[in-house]
Amino acid sequence: MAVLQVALPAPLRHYFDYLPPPNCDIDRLIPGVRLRVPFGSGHRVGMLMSVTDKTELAREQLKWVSAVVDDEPLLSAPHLAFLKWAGDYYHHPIGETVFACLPSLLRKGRPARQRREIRWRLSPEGCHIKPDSLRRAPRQVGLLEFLRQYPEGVTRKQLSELGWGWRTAIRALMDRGWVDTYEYAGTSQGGRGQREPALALNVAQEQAVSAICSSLGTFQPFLLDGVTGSGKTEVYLQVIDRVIREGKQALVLIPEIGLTPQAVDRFRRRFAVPIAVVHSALSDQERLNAWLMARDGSASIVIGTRSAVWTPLRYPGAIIVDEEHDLSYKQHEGFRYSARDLAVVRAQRAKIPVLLGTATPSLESLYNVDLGRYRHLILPERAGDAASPKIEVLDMRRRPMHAALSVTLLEAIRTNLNQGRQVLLFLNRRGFAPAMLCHHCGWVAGCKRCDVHVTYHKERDLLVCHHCGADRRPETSCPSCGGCDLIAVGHGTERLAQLLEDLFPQNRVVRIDRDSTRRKRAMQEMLDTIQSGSAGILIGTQMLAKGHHFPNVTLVGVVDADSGLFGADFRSSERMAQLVMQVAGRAGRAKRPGTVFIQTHHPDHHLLRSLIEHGYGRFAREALVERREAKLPPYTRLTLLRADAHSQGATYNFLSEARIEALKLAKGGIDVFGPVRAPIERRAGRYRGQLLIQAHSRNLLQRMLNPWVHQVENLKTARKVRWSLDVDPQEML
DNA sequence: AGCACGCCGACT
DNA sequence: GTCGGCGTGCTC
Repeated sequence: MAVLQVALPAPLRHYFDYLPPPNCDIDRLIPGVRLRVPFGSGHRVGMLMSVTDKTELAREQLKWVSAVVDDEPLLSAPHLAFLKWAGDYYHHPIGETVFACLPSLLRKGRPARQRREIRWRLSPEGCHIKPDSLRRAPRQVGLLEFLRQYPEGVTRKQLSELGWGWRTAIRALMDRGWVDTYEYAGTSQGGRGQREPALALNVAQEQAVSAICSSLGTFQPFLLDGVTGSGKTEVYLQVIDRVIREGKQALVLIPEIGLTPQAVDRFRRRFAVPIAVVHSALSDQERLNAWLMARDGSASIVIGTRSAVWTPLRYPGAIIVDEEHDLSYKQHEGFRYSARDLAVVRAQRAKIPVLLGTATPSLESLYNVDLGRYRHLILPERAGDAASPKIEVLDMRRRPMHAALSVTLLEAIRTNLNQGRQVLLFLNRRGFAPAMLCHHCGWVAGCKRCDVHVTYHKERDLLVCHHCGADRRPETSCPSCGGCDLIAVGHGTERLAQLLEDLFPQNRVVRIDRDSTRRKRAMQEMLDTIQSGSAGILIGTQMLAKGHHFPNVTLVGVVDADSGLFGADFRSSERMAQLVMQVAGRAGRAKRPGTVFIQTHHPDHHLLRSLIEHGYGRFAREALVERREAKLPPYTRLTLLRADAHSQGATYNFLSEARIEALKLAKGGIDVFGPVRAPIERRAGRYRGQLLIQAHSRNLLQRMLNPWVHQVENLKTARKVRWSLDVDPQEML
């Protein structure tokens, strides 16, 4: 008698057993087919994981499967095994793990078939219509403007997101012949047009490409270590070229902000093969189409962000992870997986090479090089290309300051502007001022639901909490003493922009942060403004540090490096170093190497010194020594049990009980720390705390976590909190 | 996660 | 007298 073990989309860490439907051909019940099953009071779509003949339950407790959804397995046995491995490693419920891999249409039980979608686009005549000829039909004008932004057309979903009655307007435009519909061919954009040729490689690139290509067909991770401009992308492209020629597929992962159309265009211009691009703007059907093209092997290249690591591949050939150090590869809520780490595991299981590229390797990856697990491929900067910028530390102690800027930096800005060059200032703090306080009694405006100060945003005249998003009009008088002298303290990007506009009124200032780029095309417009040279000063947060290159920038200022040196997280110095190198990489070109000024109150900090005097490699070596002495990753493995609840007591009780269970299981080589309050204890009205498990080895940790998670989920106190396990946490906050 | 069942406040 | 608040418990 067959028992079917089914993974269901629920936060439950086990399979559910079902009986095959009556009169069912047992040969169809292959793991990887979806099943519709009765569950609780309703029905759900689940994934058949395995077929056995025993169950822990009494036979009469089992229900019958209502329907077998797929004729053929949706997922191959190796891919199912990979998902199972990932669920076990991250201790995430198996059903949610399996369903994380499926596009939403498949999760709902829809057939695994490609469908071409109808799209609306401007007809050739429509492209030349002047909006003023339609003055009496504002909606039609709006639609024309909207469609003009999307040469590949827009979907029904995009139109309905406009939020107004688009049907009438589009019908009118179609009647005039300015808009037509067509069947969008999915994400496949291969085939036509002139292809760009491969570039000539220098010696280091040549060696890298041949090392990687000679390991095709075997598992081998490579750390491709090269600064911006050293030609990493060309190495990727030539490896991919080889993979495609062998009839295999390449999976390319890029960080969240790196997935710009420009980045993908480079692939499209180079290869006449179908490319599946997985990004957040896809419609459900497009996402399914891309997924199927990858699974069936008809897409030779699959490009996407973090979640693309789950895409099934019929003919896996190589995996590339660009900017492997980037934090966006780790999911920070729910299923907390690391796409970079999973890419390595996938490559190992598929026996293919995996290429981790970066100018600033994570300490984890460098450690793996030391252990001999990864091969280190170094691309030196090319002779004759951009000389590396000069980095200088500006000691802010006892120096004359003008607001957030030292006079030295201000003078450098003035000089550069006078020479017609651009200046980039980096400040990782948006808003006008990070605090609003009472000059009379010292009261500080805080968030009502979080333990943090709120940030003053002058443009919107709002106090905004950057942790929960709550905002409110600023108080007009002090709620504590009634005084009327409330002052904005400190500097955010908004204030810095205003300051520089006042100091250099003849120069245009462009500010790029989450607030100024909220509007859909704002980011691109601002980047265009910068490239055109009409703005002299660029101010930005993290957003500006990645992906873009500004050849006319000859001066970069890191306004405040101290938060990176003394952050609450043990990784903050690593992040600071990566960021400094990234911002430095934004500037200069051949004849005009840039200068980078780093403002700090701790110019003698040894990690900062080694970074500036000897470069990232030396910094990383010293940081690794510190990690080893402090018994921190990568020398040990961490897992964080996070919990939050409406009351502090509930959080603490749960974590304390979890600690007792952990101590019962913790043998030598495992330490349990906590419970401790999260650095920002109250967030969005919930009290957060955590328990840290530190282990000398992954095997030790894994053996302890399995029974522990089981104990933890059965604690009565667990029902009063929201909890999650973070295996290999990247941020401790 | 959903979704039921289960006991206590403001309304047709 | 009911509708409904979300606390507790279960789903093969």
